[in-house]
Amino acid sequence: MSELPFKKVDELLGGELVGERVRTRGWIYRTRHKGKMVFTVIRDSSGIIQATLFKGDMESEDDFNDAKKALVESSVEVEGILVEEPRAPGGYEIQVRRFHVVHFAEIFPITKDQSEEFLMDKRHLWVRSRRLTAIAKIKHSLFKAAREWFDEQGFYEVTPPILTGSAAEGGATLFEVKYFGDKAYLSQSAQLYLEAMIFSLENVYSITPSFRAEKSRTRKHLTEFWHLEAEEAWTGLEGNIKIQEELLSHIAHRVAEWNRKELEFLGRDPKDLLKIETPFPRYRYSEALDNLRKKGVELEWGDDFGAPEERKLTEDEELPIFVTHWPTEAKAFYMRWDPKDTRVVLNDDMLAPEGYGEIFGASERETDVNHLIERLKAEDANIEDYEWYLDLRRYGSVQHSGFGMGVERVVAWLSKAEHIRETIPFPRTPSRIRP
RNA sequence: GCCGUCGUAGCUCAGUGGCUGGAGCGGCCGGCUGUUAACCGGCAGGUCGCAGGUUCGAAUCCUGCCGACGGCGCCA
Repeated sequence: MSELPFKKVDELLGGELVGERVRTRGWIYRTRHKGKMVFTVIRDSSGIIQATLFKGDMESEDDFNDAKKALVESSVEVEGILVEEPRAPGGYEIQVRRFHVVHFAEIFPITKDQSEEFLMDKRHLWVRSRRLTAIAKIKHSLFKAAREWFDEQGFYEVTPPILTGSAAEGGATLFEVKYFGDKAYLSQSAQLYLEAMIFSLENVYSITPSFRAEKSRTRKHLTEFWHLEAEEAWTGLEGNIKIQEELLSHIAHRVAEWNRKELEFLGRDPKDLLKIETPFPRYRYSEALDNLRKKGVELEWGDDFGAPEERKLTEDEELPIFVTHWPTEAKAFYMRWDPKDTRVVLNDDMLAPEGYGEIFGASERETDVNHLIERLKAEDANIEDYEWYLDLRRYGSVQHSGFGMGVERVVAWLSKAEHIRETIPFPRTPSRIRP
């Protein structure tokens, strides 16, 4: 092998190096041989390119024999002339002169036909697939775009704890862990801690894993998911809604811009994402009930929406929608009562288009310590566990609001994924903790 | 927590009471200078999920268990 610098596959596919001797490295994605020729498709993090070997053109016969023997997923370095070749996938190929097998792979277990169960058992290998790779790149862009947007808006990224001493919302869905002689829980939400941080930094956000011990078997649930949460001082429901829609619109536009190739591979038209412009449609909960009634779905005031109702509400929408002002009894204790109508709280859920479900949950927070105590008592909560939180309303309480975004659900929508587990490399579900 | 489906070769499946349990893919050997999930010839590969029962005889019927998948509810 020469000392030529290694080029990434996408640089080769750019076409500027046609006619030159080039060198690249990666893993064998496909291979087949035909007499004195070998066709291999090389995969690296940037894409795939065909490398074609004619025995007579090779500078080493051993290289040719190695290429013939090397199975799918062997790691290789190849060197040859880059040519334009309409018969090759992608339109370019390397006519190989030298072929070095870094490691001869054993028989790769993942072949043409696979069941969901088998792919989950081999997840550590399946993450190499083009589909999961494309989705992983979109997730990366989501984080990058979100941080970019928050930074422009003057938010501080903070680091709330994952191990917590008591339940934040609904004790039944907490994972319990041993904590020396005591018990601790894996965080379900950073919200209460973010609320504490606004009194110094005013506008804060965090990106953390959240854990829910719910035995939910659906295409939009994980027991461990990534949670993007923000909390804003001096902000009411209206300001909070604007932050949510602008953030999501920014993310959608950036993904359309940065991940054109991946979106097309996944069957998502980038134009769908460029259309995500603010403001998003808003419906009060009671209006949403009326809309459902027009579509033939009868719900009682106070009922929560199930998956079929969410689908009905979003089926004619190109944009995500907000449903605001939900019945108090359906929602958490920290949500502020609407002063104009105490049957409802100042909150919103944002529903993604195409039935991807609830992607944001948000509210203005209750600022009055006595109201909070009243609501906690109504839920039979242990007030002592919340004393620290109640303190936040005793020392300079101010109007504030915040939201949580389910990162994987947004990625699922952006990527047109079939199932949320495609959006996280090692999904945790009630029946899956390994690999 | 509830409803449903499925466990047979490394993978995807056929076989549903009777002779030695099959195919395709993948692998190995051989052939082939333009393959695209190549093709042609040959070879190897099995605890029929586990346990018990019915029967002259069970992959096949029954019971229990285990595992997985799909959906509902709950949520982001």
